[in-house]
Amino acid sequence: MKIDNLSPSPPQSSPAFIIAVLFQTACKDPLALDEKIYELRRDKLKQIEALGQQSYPRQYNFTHTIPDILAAYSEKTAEQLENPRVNVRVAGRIMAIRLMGKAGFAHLQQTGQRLQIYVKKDAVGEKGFELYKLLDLGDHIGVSGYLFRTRTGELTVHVEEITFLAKDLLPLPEKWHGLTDVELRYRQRYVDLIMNPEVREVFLKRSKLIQSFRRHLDSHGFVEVETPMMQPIAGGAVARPFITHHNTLDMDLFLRIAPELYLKRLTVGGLDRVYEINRNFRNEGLGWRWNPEFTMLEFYQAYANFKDVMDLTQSMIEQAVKDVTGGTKTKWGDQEIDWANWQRMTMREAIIYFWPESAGPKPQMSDFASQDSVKALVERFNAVHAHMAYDPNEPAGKTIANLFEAVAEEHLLQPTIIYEFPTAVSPLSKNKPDEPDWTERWEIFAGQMELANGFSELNDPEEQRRRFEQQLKERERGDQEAHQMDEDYIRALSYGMPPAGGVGVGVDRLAMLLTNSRTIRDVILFPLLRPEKAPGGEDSEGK
RNA sequence: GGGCGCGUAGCUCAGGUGGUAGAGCAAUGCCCUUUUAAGGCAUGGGUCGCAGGUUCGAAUCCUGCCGCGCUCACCA
Repeated sequence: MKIDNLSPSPPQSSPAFIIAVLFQTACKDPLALDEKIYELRRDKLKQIEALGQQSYPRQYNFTHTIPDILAAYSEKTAEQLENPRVNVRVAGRIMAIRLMGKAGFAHLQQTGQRLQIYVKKDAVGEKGFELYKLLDLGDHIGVSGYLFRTRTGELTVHVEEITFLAKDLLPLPEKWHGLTDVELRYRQRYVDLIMNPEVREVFLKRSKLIQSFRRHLDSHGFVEVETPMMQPIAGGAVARPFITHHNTLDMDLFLRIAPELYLKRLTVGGLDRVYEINRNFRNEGLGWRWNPEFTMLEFYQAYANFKDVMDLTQSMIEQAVKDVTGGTKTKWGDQEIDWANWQRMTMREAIIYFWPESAGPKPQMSDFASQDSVKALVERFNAVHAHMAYDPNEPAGKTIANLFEAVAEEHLLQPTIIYEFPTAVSPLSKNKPDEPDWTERWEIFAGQMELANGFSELNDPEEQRRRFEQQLKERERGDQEAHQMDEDYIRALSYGMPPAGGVGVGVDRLAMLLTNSRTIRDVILFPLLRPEKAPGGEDSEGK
């Protein structure tokens, strides 16, 4: 950092200045934080150095992790631990500490697990015990010693040497209630992870889920790729994009709303089986199922149709549920989802099946055929139900898709594949040979959420151009989410794309279902929040 | 964006129909060599989210703003 050396050098190295700067970044309200704790702990750090310890050492050679020790010795009796003695060197963060005169206990936490240590002055010596007394909750230490069982039977390290590893200068949340403030948990996820072991579990499961997907696709001959996150045209989905700007090229770019069109360009290029697991960005509302950036798995398989990739996706999810949870059933609030029991029905069948009795006789297949009969269905439904948005100028297919969401989505708790979507809402899907208004497209629903979306990929460049032109008309009609024209994509298709099935899977939403998380923010480490208020006023610098 | 709710010590929370704040944990000092939400004694810590207003007096009542949560609308 360059500072203006003409001005009288401000006391930038003074403790007060450093504290003020640190607090600005670390705390919700810098002025309210107990500065004394911070300063006291800095003093303790100096005293620790004076004892001959490094304040921020570079490594610690351990013989065991805490999980290692718990796994290997939890079942051993006191006698077994004494003969022969088990020597260990182990590191962790202090999560509880109890001093009793000339001896004391502490609990070290590592990898989400805890192990007790016993520090006796006779065993660690004068200096070692001085160090113990200078330790605070949250500090990192390493200890060497041997395992034993206390009077109450707890597996414990009898410490012979303590090595200081790093200081926690800010106080951890209360040990009993932990950190519960939702905002703080998201903003300071690092503290959340220290304090709440179940949070750690959620993200470990999320990681297993993605591993399982990768393993499944890799074993089926798929190649993982990365395609642009910044795109000149935001295509491949129906959504509003974020805009950003490249300075040197002086051009606006969109953060991608989907990787779809790039992945399909790759199938043109001969990557017959490709997938990507990465973020998409959609500039839309937030809610329990929506975060502006979310993680999507997309894959494409040449020579396969929508049915083939439907089967592959179902088996991939079934396998993932087993890999993540060890079983086939997961809790969803007070309900249970059975991942071994899937239903399949067409969108039209679903509307008929879930049609509310109060809305009169169930629709007939013929009711979906014309704009007028669809309109009549909407009117019957809206007469008895929460009002469903309806624009008489929109294509009938779009109305039917909306009607499906209004009628059926809330009933789709168990894994269900809905197939045959209207062409009007599926600009990238092949249509049914016998019913051009309908496409070979499906979506998977579970827990009242859309989880995945797949179809037979439209690979006829001229038909694709007509679909884009249709979308442009929707755009002119005021639909800001309608797809844009993408000439290069059409050019790619003009070189010949093999027939292919493609799929997108919402990773966050599946992670929600597998961890019983009722909001998407609980499966995203750092969900989007408004920025913290700029701390303090002019006098927030050292005073 | 609309509706509802919340914001008090580092953390978890009381209090409140107006008289300028409490507990537990955490912190500091002392005692305690097998404790475990260790214990005992003592101590420090807060512009009660921010800004206005009403009032002799506001953490409390009113208005606006900020942040968060739930919910509805739009969206995966």
